[in-house]
Amino acid sequence: MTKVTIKDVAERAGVSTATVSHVINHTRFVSEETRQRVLAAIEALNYQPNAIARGLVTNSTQTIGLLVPDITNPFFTAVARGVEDKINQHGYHTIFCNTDEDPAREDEYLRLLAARQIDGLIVVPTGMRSERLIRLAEGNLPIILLDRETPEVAAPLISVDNESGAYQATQYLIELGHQRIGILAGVETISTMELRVDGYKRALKEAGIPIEESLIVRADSRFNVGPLAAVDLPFIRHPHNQNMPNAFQALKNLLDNEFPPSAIFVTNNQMTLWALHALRESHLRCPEDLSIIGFDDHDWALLSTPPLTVIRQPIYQLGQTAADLLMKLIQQQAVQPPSLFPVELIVRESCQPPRKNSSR
Amino acid sequence: MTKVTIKDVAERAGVSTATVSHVINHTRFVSEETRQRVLAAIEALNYQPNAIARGLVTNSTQTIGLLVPDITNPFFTAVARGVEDKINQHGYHTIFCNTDEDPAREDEYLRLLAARQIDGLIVVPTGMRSERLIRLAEGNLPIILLDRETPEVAAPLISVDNESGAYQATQYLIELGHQRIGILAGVETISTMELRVDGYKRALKEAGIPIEESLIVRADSRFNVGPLAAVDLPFIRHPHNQNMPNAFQALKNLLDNEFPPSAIFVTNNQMTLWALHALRESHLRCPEDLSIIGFDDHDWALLSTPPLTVIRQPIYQLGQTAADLLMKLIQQQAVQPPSLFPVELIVRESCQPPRKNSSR
DNA sequence: CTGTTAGCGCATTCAA
DNA sequence: TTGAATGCGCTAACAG
Repeated sequence: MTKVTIKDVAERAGVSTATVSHVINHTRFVSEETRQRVLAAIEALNYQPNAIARGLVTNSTQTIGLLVPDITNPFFTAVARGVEDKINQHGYHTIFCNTDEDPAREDEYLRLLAARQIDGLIVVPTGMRSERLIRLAEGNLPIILLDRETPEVAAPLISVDNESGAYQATQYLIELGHQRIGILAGVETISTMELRVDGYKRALKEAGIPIEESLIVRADSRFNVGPLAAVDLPFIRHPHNQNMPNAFQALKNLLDNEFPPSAIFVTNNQMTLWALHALRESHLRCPEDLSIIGFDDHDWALLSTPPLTVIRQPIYQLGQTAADLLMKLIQQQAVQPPSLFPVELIVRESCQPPRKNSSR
Repeated sequence: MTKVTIKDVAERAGVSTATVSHVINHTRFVSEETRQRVLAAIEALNYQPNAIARGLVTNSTQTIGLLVPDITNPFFTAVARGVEDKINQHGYHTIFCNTDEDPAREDEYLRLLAARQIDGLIVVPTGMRSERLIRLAEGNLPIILLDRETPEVAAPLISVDNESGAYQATQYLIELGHQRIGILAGVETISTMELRVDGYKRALKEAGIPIEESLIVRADSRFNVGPLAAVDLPFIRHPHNQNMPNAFQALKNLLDNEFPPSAIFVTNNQMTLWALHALRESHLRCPEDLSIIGFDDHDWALLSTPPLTVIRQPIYQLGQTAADLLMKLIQQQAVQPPSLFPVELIVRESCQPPRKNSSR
């Protein structure tokens, strides 16, 4: 299959390459007669324009980069699907990259994507200051920050109202009568996680419940941490915090607390999975022994034991909106600074009022 | 940020662009002294080679295409992660596309990817004959078929031993004492699904159990079919079979059978989720009223009610192997025709012997 | 209404 | 040990 070029088409149609280019791109008027000749030649030779060559001259690749921590995490999967669906409607393509929350990987990917002349970038940053990302933004590469912020990068953020979601979750537990409420949080560099801690604290404060540091537990919030049950993904230690426990260990520690909580707010979907495992292994029951409310819903949350009460985020819509906004930036259209998406409390069966004899 | 090119570097270093190119690519000897000058210039100007321009002349883009039905299906997500991890080790990038099992979308993506001069393609085909895919393969584009076959495309297939997996699943149910065993299968154009039906039939035959067509139920096996519980994905009808019921309806129909089965083999993860929902809505219990065995494991399968007995596939490894093989094809290395990966029966709690009074 | 020409940024052949 | 020159396939002035 020897490549057929615009030149071949031009020769066969007896016109110049310029004319062929123009009928393809509808970029100047061509008489109907020659237009048909060109079209016939294209058809006959089965000509496909070379997008790379075009990109070199138009200085655009119709390609965007999508940087996420781990596509395997259902949250980022749905986001990716939203991005791809929307970006595809504009004839663009998406290159996806997994950073595993590793600044070094993030940096390397950014370098490669820039070399590839992507037209835009949607990134869930690791949260560590990235010189390269800052420079890229300053260099006017269209960028959308997704889910999280990152230092010194001036780009629109598409995210959910995390603080409010956490506040709602915590308040719900308080309304049920809980006084000792724990929180399973992620690493401090992830802005989303910090906002969720903030919301948690605000709810407690408003209810006049003292904030107890021993009930605020940190864990590695990533999806592929530790030996999972069902998927043979590789185990990857946290890049900039090797000692960060996974949610399984973290929750076990919390339950070993002298005065363990009667309820816990878990700040992402994967940690919720792990927490449920930890509970089961401790022969404790949910919600009888411990109420659990998770952040981020999941198809299987309805079928787990017990069905999970969660804060649901409009994930797919997040991805679509990010892509929409990015396209506008690319096309140099004016964009409104985006507002935060609302979240929703989905009450199922993993929370109930605390026992009277509170120390189990 | 005005682009700095190889020319700028050459000028600053006082050499020709050829020399700069050669120090970058280590493609001919350059004296240490000038090499250092060039390197210094690159550093000073913060020069990044333009991969598009390079691609135009080397006729390679270091990019592959990945076509899957729906990245949102955890099976394809893990595969995608495997592909990306491996492909990235070779400095390649992955463009991902969702076909939704739609031949038209598949065709359009293939066209665009070809125009983009991808160096290789990993595709989970819809199964409908694709003229374009056939021509691409004939045109010596390196292609790997993933999970499924497709007519007339001569390309290595990376897949699991589906027939054997289905056989094992069915045999397990038979050993438990089941005689009326149903199967929830997908559309007939998907080769994987047909192999699973084959394995199911073989197990029955060997056990001397007659095959009953009314127990073989077809459903739309896709992930984003119908209004899901947790994720706001759009509802998409089956492209070439608008009337195909989803697993929820299909299972309900099966349970309405005059002599319903005492056990059922569900042929993919998403249909298992739906089946569980259908059961719950019918106020039937698993495994007391109906034993269920699923194909493909899932992180949440362990936590569902009941914990699911499944056939587990090495998904991540599938993706990695496909990428490995594709790289070899791209590099024109010799490749062995791949063999099928074995699957594994994971016994949990969703199956038990049938009741004595078999008609509930 | 259409053709000629000059690059886009780079790798590479041929000379030196 | 290095440069000059050519062209990858295409678009976009500029001419006519």
